[in-house]
Amino acid sequence: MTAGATTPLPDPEAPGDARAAGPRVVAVVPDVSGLDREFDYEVPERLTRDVVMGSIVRVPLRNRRVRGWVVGGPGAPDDGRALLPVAEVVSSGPGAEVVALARYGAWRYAGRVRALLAAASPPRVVRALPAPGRPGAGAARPGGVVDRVAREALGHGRAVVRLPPAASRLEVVTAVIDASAGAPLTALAPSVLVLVPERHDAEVLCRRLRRLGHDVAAYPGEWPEAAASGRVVVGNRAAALATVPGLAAVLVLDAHDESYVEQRMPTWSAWVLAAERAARAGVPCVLVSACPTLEQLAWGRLVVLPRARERAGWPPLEVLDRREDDPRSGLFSPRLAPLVAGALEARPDLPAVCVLDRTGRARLLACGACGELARCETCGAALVQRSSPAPGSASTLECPRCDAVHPGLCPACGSTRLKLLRLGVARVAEELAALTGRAVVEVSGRAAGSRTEVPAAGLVVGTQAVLHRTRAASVVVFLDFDQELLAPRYRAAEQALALLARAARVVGNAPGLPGAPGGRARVVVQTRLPGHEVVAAAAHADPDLLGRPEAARRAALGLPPSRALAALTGDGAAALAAELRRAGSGRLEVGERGGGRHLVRAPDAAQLADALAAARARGFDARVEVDPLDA
DNA sequence: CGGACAAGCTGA
DNA sequence: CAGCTTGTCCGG
Repeated sequence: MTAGATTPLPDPEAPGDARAAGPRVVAVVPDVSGLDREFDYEVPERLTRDVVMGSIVRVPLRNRRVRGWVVGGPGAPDDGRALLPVAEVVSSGPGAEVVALARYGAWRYAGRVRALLAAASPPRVVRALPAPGRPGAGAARPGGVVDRVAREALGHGRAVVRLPPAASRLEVVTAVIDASAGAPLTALAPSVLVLVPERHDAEVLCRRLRRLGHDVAAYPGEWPEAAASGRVVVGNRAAALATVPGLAAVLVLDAHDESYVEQRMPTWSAWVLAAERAARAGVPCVLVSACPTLEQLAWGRLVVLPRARERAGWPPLEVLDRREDDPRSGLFSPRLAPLVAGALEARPDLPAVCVLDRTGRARLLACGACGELARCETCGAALVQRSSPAPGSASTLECPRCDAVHPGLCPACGSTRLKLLRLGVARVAEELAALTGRAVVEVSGRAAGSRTEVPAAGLVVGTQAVLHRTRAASVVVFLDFDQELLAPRYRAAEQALALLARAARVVGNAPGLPGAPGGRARVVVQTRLPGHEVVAAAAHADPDLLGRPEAARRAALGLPPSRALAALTGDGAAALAAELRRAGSGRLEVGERGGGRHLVRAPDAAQLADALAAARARGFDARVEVDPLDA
């Protein structure tokens, strides 16, 4: 096997090592969930050439053979016990830099290395690597203002380029590739790592870069090509852990996107790891986002486009102020129906999209006869109605907490007359159809396997998932934007602005000029908070209008980025919280939230990670979510 | 995680 | 006490 990353392991015979010359010993992390340890193995003579840092090997462990990763030289000093031999080298694995990065990630996010090593490993067995490529073999660059800004960002080393939704991200990518191509950092052909949030983004970017003549490796599918160096490596979250020798620059597009955060444990963030690896490699890391998070602004130098360019990159935002509306007008302002009808008429070739982040038909129901709320008889939670009853059949209510199914009757008096108090997308689709006299297609996140296709035209209603499945639209309407603005999460405002940026991208993709008669693509919000900073930021195309006051608030409340946060859940949460309170000696603040959830605050990420590592070493075990998105 | 082994329960 | 379940421990 000829692996690209042939970093030698620590030599047991090197001077300074007391161990006598003998068979080589390596530490292996077995690919066994629930087991977070390293074990030493002897390397048989026939494998010495192939066993390198990160190699995926097969080793004996308790009467079985398991896969594992070589993560270094011997761990504990030899206690005289005979070591078992490595049985086989299965595949090339993450290079030494990535093994180190995985270790950092496990520490930073208080999790197991195994999870990160697994994310860094090739999807299929890799026995040999292809020849290096030439990433800079591109076409002439445009040399516009975006290009200039990207180069300025590269010069800062760690920078955040604030690029409005409609601006060309491709231009940033080519500028970075171009600037990195000549950088003679190593003997290896230089590589550029580009992260994008979604699978589809990666496919599109790969295609465009290939058309421009670049050598591209689509990660993780083309893991061997990425590991061969000299390519533009394009991938999603896991690409932060791509084995990329000769790394010359790292670029993270739409860096605010939450799909960069792993939802399973450990909850590592791809931009954080990407930034860390760039720093370790001594190469620049550039984040690109229409609405960078405060953590990102605290991390790197902000680079912005000239005001007029940023202004032009956000579509018009129309605010439907609902403060004066009759509360009984429900979810639809009187101005909404004509607005949607107008958009559909002006652009019959495009969908008009309405967003409401409540699944099902109704999230809260009350009895029309006795007025009681419909609650679960078992657990007391509010019952929800998932879908409309089929004609002629009775509806059912479901308990979202205990999954019990109830008949569609008032649990208190048995009446069948139920009023829908908090509507979900299913009911809104029905009402919009009645209101506009048009067919309405409902799109929601995971409608039990059946993935509804978003139609290319017509009226569409969905949860925010619809924004990820629609390429272009004449208009995007947020029916209840206050729900986003007032969500009980400390990041709610940032998340709401990110939604507007997402919507802006969708309407910005509408073919034809935004100024076309009557068909001006735009984003619409219905709100009782028309003066909210998020609304102002999007309306004026100036994320600072949110960022400045939000940063001050976070600092005052001791929330990220001014402090580091972790959420503890699960069986051992209370015990771990108590231990942290005891060991924290004033530096840690531990509080309890509802539902057995504990929050830990530390002055910074490193102190948080150290405290969690110390507690974990003493045997405390709980689900630990570092940098939680929903706290 | 998953196998090994021990302790605990049951029925004849 | 065989035969089974349940729980705890440990892996080089």
